[in-house]
Amino acid sequence: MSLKIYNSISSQKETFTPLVEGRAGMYVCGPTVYSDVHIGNVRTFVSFDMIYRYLLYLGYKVRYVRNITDVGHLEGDVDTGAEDKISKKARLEQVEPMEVVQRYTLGFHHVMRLFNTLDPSIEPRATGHILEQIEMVQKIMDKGYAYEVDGSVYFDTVKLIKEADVYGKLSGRKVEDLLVETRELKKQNEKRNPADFAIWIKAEENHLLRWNAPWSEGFPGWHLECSVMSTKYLGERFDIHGGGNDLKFPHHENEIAQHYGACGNTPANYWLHTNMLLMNGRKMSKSEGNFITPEQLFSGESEHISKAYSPMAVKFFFLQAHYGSTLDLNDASLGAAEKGYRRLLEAYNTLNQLSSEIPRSDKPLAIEIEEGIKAAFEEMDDDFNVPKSLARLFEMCATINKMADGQLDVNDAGQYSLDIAKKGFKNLLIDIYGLSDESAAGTDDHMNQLDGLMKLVIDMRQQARQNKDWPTSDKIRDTLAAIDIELKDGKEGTKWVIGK
RNA sequence: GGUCGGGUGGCCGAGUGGCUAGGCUCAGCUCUGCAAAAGCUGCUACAGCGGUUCGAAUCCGCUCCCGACCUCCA
Repeated sequence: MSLKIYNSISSQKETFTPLVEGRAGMYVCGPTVYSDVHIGNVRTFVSFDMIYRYLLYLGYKVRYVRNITDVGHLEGDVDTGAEDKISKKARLEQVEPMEVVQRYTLGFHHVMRLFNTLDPSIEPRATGHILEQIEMVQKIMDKGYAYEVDGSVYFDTVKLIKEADVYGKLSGRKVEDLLVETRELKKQNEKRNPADFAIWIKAEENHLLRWNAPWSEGFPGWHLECSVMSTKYLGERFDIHGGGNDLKFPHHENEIAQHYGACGNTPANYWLHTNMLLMNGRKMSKSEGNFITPEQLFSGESEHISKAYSPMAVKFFFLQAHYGSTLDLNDASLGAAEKGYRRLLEAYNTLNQLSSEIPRSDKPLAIEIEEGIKAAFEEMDDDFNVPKSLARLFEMCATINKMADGQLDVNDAGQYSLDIAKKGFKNLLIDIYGLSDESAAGTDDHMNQLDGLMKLVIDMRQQARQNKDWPTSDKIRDTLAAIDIELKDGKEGTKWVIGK
């Protein structure tokens, strides 16, 4: 079976065929670092992290580029005096724009690390590529797809629409509508047509971020940095371009336009878009109070949740829905995900304890295990369907627990299928989904010491239980529970696990 | 208003023509000093109304509702 990807530009699942065999280039629109990272934003990057990891698992040599936008992203309406987001924040807080950039870039990285995502191969910044952006503007002008008005340069969308059938494809926009748009032209408007957009903007007197360019002292338009950096690091044509659904228009559509204007072709073969994270069925909105930050999720300090959730529980919650679907974040669902995640993780740990005296079995149990794992991987090939893949693993949890309980005979499974299961769980859970066992945090030395200590405590409790000294045995259990160590009595003795 | 995507059991969430998704919750049972854990069993849904079909959650039409985008947004 081969990997199939839902391509936004064709609205169809397509077999993934990289431009260069064995290699994959992926560009994902990163955050604009003007404030703390949005939890919805995190979902998008967790999704692409999973996609990156799966491509790596499949053996592709992947170059994963995710940018940091630190200039050019405007707030408000360009025509009526918009302000750069970074600039505005810097002005409000009376700091250097680069201080704003530094603070929120570090914050973003910190949250990404908590969610156990891999770093991209390259994480370029817009301000580090001003020269290239100026060059691209020039290139677009040379090809006749842009015009200058009083120091600002605009992309001639109308010309592109007339000459090439590339604009509007991604967002499903009808170009006729764009051409006849009757939006009122506001004062100061320099564009020939409302569909045109700025690629170089002349800086006003008080604008903090500015660079010298042939047209004016100014700054690049939003959209441009992605075109420049994707082209620079992945080439004029590359495999995958990703981002949030809300970037389809105008951001990605304009990227395609610029890229065509400069290079004469469209940039990416496959466009992937993640869907929005909702909260309590509605769009997250700061102004409406329908909002929660990653920190609040981890601390539990929010009116929207009843308790704290660990980063992995939240990540698991994300993974239970397909990246292309909207997902509703709420307290009950987070709680359900947390429990499910723990159960899965415990089954994984249980699995790793299992072994068989039979090297290889051909009994139904062995076949069931081998096919279950195979199915879990096949779901991944179907447009990274993690929810279905997880469902296959959950189905195996019961089998694992029964083997551990002696209700099923491990020798009917045989070592070979057990090894396949162990490897499969490890590959999926740890390598591909990017989950980590938070209870296993700490150094190996500490874990060994803790483990020895727990063996002693469990042994003492066992003694008390044999003596029917219930107060003592319950005190041990309850005291441990109070510090989040749970004891689980089973047929094979008592196990312990850290967690609430 | 325009464009696109959705409405699935108590909750979340997969699923595009026939076969049990899965998780959580809940109930009963087994195990157990009690509890938890673990296991077993049960809970059969697809917004509404028409239509196509031997057969539809899945295709078509209409209605209602929700979300996203429409140059701030992952």
